[in-house]
Amino acid sequence: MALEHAILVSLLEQPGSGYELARRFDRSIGRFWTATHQQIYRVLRRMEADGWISAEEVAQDGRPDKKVYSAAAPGRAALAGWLREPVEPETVRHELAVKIRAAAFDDPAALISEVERHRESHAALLARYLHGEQRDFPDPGTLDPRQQLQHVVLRGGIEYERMTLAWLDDVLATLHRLAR
Amino acid sequence: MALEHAILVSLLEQPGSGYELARRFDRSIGRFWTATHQQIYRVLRRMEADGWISAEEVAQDGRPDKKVYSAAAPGRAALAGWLREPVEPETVRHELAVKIRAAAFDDPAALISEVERHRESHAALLARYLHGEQRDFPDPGTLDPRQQLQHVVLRGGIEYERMTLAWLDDVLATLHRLAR
DNA sequence: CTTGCCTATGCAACTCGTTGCATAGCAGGA
DNA sequence: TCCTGCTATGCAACGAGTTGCATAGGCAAG
Repeated sequence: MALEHAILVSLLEQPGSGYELARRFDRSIGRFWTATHQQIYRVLRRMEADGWISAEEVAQDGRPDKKVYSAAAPGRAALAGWLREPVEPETVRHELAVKIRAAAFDDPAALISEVERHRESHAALLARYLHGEQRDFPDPGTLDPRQQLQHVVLRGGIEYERMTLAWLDDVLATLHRLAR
Repeated sequence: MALEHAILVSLLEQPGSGYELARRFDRSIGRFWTATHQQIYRVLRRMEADGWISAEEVAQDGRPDKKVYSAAAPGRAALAGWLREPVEPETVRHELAVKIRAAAFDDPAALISEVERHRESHAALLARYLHGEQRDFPDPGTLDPRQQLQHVVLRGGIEYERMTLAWLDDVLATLHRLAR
């Protein structure tokens, strides 16, 4: 399980409450690791019990109190240990690929609008990534190690979206050919 | 949930037993949808109860009997309905990306061998895909619709592996730079 | 002033997915 | 001969992940 580790990384980059973490998972981190607020709260409680993170109650005015978590030494140690473990192969779940093969037993044209929706959302995401790259890494020559690592992960996202767009165009061309 | 649909597609392409399906999921289909034999048997029983598939006992000599399943009309209808539903956004779980960001809080060099292992397995997979493409689609001009759709999914896998290899090289270059 | 949304946390119930184990006959190699 | 491994299915238990709902104050728009 790596949700704990993803949370640790996020807390090391910046301490925060469960709610804030949930929003980070919706945004940046969520592009390579998703989690709902339920999962996050549950795991935070477990990690606090295990001493991986420490919490501080913060009163806010006009809002409910929040518990701000930070990574503690045992958490850092656990993360370092995990880094050295061999990784499990990523389990891919590509629903669209299943649908494309399913289209052979139905009307391929029925998939076209679906694929176009995907294409649009990937194009929007690519634009967001490129914008974020311009904003956060305008001068790639002067980055500290943490930023260099964040940047290389972002480049992965960018290349993934570019490749996906090209592939979806290929898929659309195939579907249009079959629809004729 | 799409495991049911992935199984339906597989059974439409070729009827088979739970065990055979499990092996298909280990091989071709498993690259975009994974499942263990336990999941498969459980879902098969449910789908049979729902009338989506029908089973036939087949005696074999020298081996245990097997139940060969085929997709039934209600299953095909369910698949067609699913095809027309808007897709849920794919939930990505990219453990290596988490590790790369985690490396900022530990020794980046500790990740190098891990990334190299990944690189090798992606290179091997790409080789397998390319070999499969040569074998199954030697003449792309003369394919029936089903093969065209299988081929476009395979092309997606090939492009994904190529992009991933290039990105992992980028990651390795970054890690080596930081290790100095 | 009411409706709906945002912050912030949580319970309960459920489904999905994994792991370990069991059975049971047959084939092949050390 | 014993051990390993393959075919074929399944139970039991657990852990991961989702969904629906609840609370509770504040803010902004209609």
